[in-house]
Amino acid sequence: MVQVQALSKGEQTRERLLDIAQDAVLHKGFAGTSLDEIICEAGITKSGFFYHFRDKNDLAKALLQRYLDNEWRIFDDLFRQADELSDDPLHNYLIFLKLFADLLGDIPNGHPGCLVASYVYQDYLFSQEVRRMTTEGHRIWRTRFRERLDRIAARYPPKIEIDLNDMADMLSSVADGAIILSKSLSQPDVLPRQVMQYRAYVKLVFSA
Amino acid sequence: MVQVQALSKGEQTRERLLDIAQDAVLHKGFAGTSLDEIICEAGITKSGFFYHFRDKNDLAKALLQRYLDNEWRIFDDLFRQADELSDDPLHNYLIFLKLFADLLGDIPNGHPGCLVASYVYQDYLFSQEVRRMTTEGHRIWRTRFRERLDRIAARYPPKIEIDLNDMADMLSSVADGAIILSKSLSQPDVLPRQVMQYRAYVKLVFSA
DNA sequence: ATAAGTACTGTACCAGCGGTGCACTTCTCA
DNA sequence: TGAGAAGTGCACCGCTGGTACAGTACTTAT
Repeated sequence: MVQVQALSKGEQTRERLLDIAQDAVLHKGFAGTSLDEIICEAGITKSGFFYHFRDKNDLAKALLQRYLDNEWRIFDDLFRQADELSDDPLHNYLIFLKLFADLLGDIPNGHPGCLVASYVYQDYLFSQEVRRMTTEGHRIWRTRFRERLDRIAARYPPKIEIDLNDMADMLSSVADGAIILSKSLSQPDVLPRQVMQYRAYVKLVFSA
Repeated sequence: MVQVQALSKGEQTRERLLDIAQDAVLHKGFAGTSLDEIICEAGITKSGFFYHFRDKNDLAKALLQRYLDNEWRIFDDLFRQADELSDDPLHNYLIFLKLFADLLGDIPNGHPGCLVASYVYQDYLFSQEVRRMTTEGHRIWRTRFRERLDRIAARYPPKIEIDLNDMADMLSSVADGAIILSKSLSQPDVLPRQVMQYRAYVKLVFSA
């Protein structure tokens, strides 16, 4: 049995505050989310909140850090799974995209929203540090996907002239945009279907 | 010479208020945008503001309506231009996408942000009426693009099995997502380049 | 010339918000 | 059992959206 490090009481409260805050932020924006509603739902006092976070910007930062770490972990998992199923770079990537789409399709009420996208549309509210975190997040995703595409292109010459950075960015774009469309139309399946569209594009560009 | 209906003094002020508000909302979110800063920048008093808008939600609605109407007009223009240059549905669509990408690339400091996307990430702040407007906007775009794709598919059988609704949605997705990426990375050219990626996909699916 | 809108200004007021500071208490675990 | 972790309670601040209403300057039709 795997021994999971138990969370202390303080860490549990902190996580609960972050859960409640994230849900609220994704539906009302950061400025529209009041501390009062967070502490009310968490059953804690305002002083208790400030024991965990210096101020509201500190909450914003912790929220984003946790979100990025989690996304990170998910992509690592999926890539690892895909790599175990094939040695071919193209197949790896296509498997990864299928696993990703499946994962997104399995979220009960649809994807709750991308915190990074939400932050980008409220950039003036945040410190330079937080803004740099969103930028860095996107840059890292580009690099990770780009590495995979480089390996693919080395073995399968693309059928059309293409910039691999653009193709890497397209996954982020399609995902971020499809989350918005999914939420707006209340059609959770739009998101996984759009990822599969991107997959179809990759397949057409590299396959024989 | 075309006689353009001149704006009355009141309409001018209203437009200025909307311009200022939109810019602020796209950078701070709706709740994060204070009326005080809007009226201050517009050089008007609070009473003056409430002469033009019943309350803040009325401003939100007017802002979205104007944005949707404008997007609408732009797409109509581009489709009309494209239709004048060719009779073939595939060429029409490809020309439209190129014109669209060029237009986006010509925006001086990059696209300021999609108000619809911003609203979707703050849905709880708005009345049901405003929320329905964003949904309807996305539904209409899907239908418009879908019509074009139907005509294309009738003449050029797609190389792969594909759902044309998904392909129509993909343009919205890619555009919305690429705006976020552009803003986050401070690279305005990401947006037009992503539209061209979508164009390449369409071309691969339908071309010989 | 004047009367009737249009497009505002000025003032006063309200509850709720994010945020700060600090003294105090209760819980938890080594 | 004692020390630190994890809070509570309370007082206070300036800003925010919003309401109410009386007054005024500008424009235009008659």
